Amino acid sequence: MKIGELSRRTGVSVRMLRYYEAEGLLAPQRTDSGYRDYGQPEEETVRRIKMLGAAGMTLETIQQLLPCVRNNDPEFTPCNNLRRILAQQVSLIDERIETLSQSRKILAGYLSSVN
Amino acid sequence: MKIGELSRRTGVSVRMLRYYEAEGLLAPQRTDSGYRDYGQPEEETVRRIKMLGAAGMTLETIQQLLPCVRNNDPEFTPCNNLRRILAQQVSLIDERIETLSQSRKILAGYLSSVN
DNA sequence: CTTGACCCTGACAGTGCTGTCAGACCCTAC
DNA sequence: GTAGGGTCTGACAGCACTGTCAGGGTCAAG
Repeated sequence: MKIGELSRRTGVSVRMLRYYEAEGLLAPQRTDSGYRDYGQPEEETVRRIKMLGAAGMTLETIQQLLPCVRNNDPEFTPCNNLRRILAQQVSLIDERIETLSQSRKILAGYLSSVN
Repeated sequence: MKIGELSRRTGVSVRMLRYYEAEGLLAPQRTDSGYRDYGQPEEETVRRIKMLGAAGMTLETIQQLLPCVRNNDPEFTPCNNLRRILAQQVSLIDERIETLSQSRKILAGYLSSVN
């Protein structure tokens, strides 16, 4: 399918689909006239990218993870890092939550002092 | 005092002190030769900016808040918005925390599925 | 009067996307 | 064969800072 259709099906903008490719997350075939030609696997990849992105991951991080998630066997050889990266992301999120909670406390303090 | 000293005393980089000014948060006097000349009030303002910034607020938001915090009477007339802005910021933070928690859940799910 | 530390302005870079526009080609249908 | 819609690449813009560099004044001390 062409880029417009994939965009419609996944809800990811055409712009971002091209960006994914530029960042090495996607490598669709090309038609003779140079149009990007996506298949089912690509569509699934896009959906996975969406999920991981929704989890707050950077495209760069997602790229590291993709080869692991792409097939359904997470134990696949090149994925020794999978657990490590995921765990790292979780603690990164924990850090951010901690910072925000701190901020919240400060603001709430201001707020109550204004009565 | 000159900008270098203020920077040393507050821990805010010279670059950022100039940026604060460009954004209208600070308006130091100038010496005849054009040097910025900060006084005690400015130093305190910078400390307040730091605090609010640490609470995750945008400089733009801080600017709205500054005239209220500048003096010690939070009930001062032009500050009807103070409570509103603060409350707004708090709920904004709550939103962000919520999103992150969601992300955390997704990632933790992945993580446990890898066993 | 020169040196060295400090200050000035203006501008470019980088982050991590995301939109938008320009100029040009492709394709289908009428 | 031409109109309309889709696609291509490349580039600029914006967010909210933050660092750094260039080119050029200022000032106090020796």
